[in-house]
Amino acid sequence: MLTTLKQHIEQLVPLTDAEFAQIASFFTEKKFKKHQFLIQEGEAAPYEFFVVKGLVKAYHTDTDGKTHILQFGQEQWWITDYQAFYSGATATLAIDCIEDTHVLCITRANRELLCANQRKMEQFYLKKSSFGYMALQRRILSLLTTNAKERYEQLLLQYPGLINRVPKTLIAAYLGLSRETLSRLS
Amino acid sequence: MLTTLKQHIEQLVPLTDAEFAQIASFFTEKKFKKHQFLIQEGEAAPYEFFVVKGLVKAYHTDTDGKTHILQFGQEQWWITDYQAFYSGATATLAIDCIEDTHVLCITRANRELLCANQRKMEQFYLKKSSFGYMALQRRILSLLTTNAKERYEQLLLQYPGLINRVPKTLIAAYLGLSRETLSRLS
DNA sequence: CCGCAGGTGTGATGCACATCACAGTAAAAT
DNA sequence: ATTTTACTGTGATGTGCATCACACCTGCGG
Repeated sequence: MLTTLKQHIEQLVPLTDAEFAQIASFFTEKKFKKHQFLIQEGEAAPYEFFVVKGLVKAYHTDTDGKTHILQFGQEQWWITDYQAFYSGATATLAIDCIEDTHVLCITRANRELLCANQRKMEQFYLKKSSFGYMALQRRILSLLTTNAKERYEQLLLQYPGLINRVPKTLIAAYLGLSRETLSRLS
Repeated sequence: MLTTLKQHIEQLVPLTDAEFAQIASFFTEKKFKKHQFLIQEGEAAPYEFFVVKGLVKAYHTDTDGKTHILQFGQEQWWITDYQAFYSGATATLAIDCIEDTHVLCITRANRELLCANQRKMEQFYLKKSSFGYMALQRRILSLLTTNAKERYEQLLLQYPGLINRVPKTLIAAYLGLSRETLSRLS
């Protein structure tokens, strides 16, 4: 399902078929079942993943054993433990599948080669990264300024599809609430 | 003080003097006094700023009039309302000076020209943006997982210099606490 | 020299949300 | 079909932090 990737990239930079064929050659496909890990805490994170189909979560488990979700990854999202991916260190995040998931994978070395060979991809990654940065800024402001109910409502507006795909427990872990509090909101 | 910028860029990509001279030509210098605004909420944000000397804060004021600090900008930090800068929309963040501040400014059009002319700068911005993304992820995790005291201690470790330069009230606004709570921590 | 504003500490009180505990329903596993 | 495991709701209680109120101190301008 490389066409998904092509369409995704072309939202930001136009590509010829030849260019895309070259780009595609840097990726490998993998499929994971629900509950399987893409990345485990304490292990290496050699790949950045592009989610073609399915749904994953990236999370950290704190010293009390509570999990805090940093990011969901649904169709057309990029996800990995970037800290570990870029530095080569072991992961502090875990990423596992909420649904059966189909991803495209690229290693760091291949990503660098790809950017060197295809300037358009470097431009693409810069734009993606900038948008991602702004999205995280919005989330930080949301955490700083709003209470439980408002945060939940913002999430409903921003990702209306998510709520039907992920259990409320996980929504709570993303919003920084207990599941009981979330349950009492609506 | 363009040498500061050169050194800063060279931490990520090496530059010849000629290359840097070209890069420098895209920036203009400005100086601001304490309490002056680099960007005001509701106005345009035509520049990205590189702080050569001084200290600023980027913040949002909520409906109750409380301010929430998204970012401090001290020496060698880049800062603007990126949302407004990239989109051309009016700013939802304000940025003003905590100290007299000396910045280098680049417009969006110039930044794009610069990246087009100097591939190294595109690479530089991609790296910067990636690092920034990871830093924001860490801050989100910190907001999700830690209480007031731990967040404050993390801040002390991460930016030991800040505490001597900015009033505690502002530290509290950055950490998402009331000033009274922060005052009771140590 | 005095008045005033900005920054800080500290008590009293209140509230949003966490935690603990239990129950019920749905879905998956055997 | 039966057990087990997720997921969700809801009461009772606890607590971290906000809010309100006030006092003190320091630096600055008139």
